[in-house]
Amino acid sequence: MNLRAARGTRDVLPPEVDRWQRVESVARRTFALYGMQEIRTPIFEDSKVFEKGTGEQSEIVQKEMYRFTDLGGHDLTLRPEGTPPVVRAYLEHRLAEGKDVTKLYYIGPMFRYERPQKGRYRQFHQIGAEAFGSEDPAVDAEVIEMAMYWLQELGVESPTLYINSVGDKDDRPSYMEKLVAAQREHLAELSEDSKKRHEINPLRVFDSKNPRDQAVIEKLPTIIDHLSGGNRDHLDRVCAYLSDWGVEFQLEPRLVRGLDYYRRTVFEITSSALGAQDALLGGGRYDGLVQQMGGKVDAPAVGFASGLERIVLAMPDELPVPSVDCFVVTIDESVRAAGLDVMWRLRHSGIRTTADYQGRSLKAQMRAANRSTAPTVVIIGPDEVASGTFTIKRMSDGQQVSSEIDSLAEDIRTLLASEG
RNA sequence: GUGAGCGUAGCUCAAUUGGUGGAGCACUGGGUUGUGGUCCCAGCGGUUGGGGGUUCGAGUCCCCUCGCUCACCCCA
Repeated sequence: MNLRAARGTRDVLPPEVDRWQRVESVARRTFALYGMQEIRTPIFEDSKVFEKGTGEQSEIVQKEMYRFTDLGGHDLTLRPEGTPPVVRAYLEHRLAEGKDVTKLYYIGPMFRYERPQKGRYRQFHQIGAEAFGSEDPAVDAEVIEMAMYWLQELGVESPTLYINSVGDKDDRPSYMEKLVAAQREHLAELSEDSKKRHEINPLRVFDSKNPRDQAVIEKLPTIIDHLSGGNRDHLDRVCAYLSDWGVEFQLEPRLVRGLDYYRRTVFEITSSALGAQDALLGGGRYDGLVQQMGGKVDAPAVGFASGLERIVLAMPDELPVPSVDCFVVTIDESVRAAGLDVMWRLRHSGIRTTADYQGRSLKAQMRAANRSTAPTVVIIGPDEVASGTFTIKRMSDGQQVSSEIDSLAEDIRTLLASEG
């Protein structure tokens, strides 16, 4: 086998693709209930979009981007995440005008150069949602509740929702001083990775899975205990709304997110069905990002992104559904044209129809019909063509009925409907 | 980027201490007239991921390389 899908990419083949389509269609239907509209942004952007948006110091921009120069000398990047492009489009097209909140969602591939792993690919797919223009905790809660409702509609098994607040300019600087000081006391006990985190982004020490670090992490001050009055109140109200709406969650003081732009509310939904990459969905509030990306005034915003590969992994198995309703078989070459005519008629009557095109024996065609899982077969031979009456066979029980050419579609529908 | 495990037919897996690479499933044809699934018979199918080395002889041992998987890391 010579040609293969590139490392970290994969093909989604027919049995599985049904699940993907379901995730997407349920998302569209659910998000619409919250007044969300779809936005489609380009797969690649000027690299500055991510340098300014994701953050020049972030791991993603530093080492994970598919970044290239095109033939015209432009510095471009395959999008590693969805939020910066949406913010760019929000500003470029002045989507805020005339609106209180602007609610957008996106679906599509993202690209990060990482070592592939269970639930982690170099081309992966996200569904994300963003609400711009309000800092009302009701909007935070609404976005979170929408995500949970969506996963519930998909039947995702026991998702766990974690919530925290990472503060903002009012309380973050003073907290960071305390955190850095506390980390410095235990620096020798920290892993090499965490020492680096301590230098670059001290908050992310909380993310370490290293057992050695855990002991230190236990002793570090948490930001939730150092929130300003306003930010504490904001978090409490988010939680209160969620409780009102029956959403179960856990307050996780050590939850921090990898992206630097989060302010105040952060959240994550995990599934035990996943393994090490257990985050199905993550997000939070990112007040300040709009201005950082060039907005004349800031628009507060909150949103999330979810990993489709991971959601599909966490969904329960389903029985495959037939992809066609009817399979047309022809006895011999003399009735081939009649078979094609019947197929054309059925399709234009809304019956999903296919056939075996190799001119094989009747037995072989029936085998193909059986394999196709088509619930019905129309059998066409010289007798049928002469009389204009065709035989419909129901595969589940072998029952056969005769049908005139003009009532074929209807009779097939009747047979399908009467099937348990 | 770091570490570990694994690469044999389309799929799941066998192959004594190095000694002629097999099975099940799938696929194709047949089991007498124009009918699938179960059953029976037959058939197709592999440079054992690739390259080099050791050996009379390598799927098996050694080295390199590519890929897959899992974890670290990163994060959806």
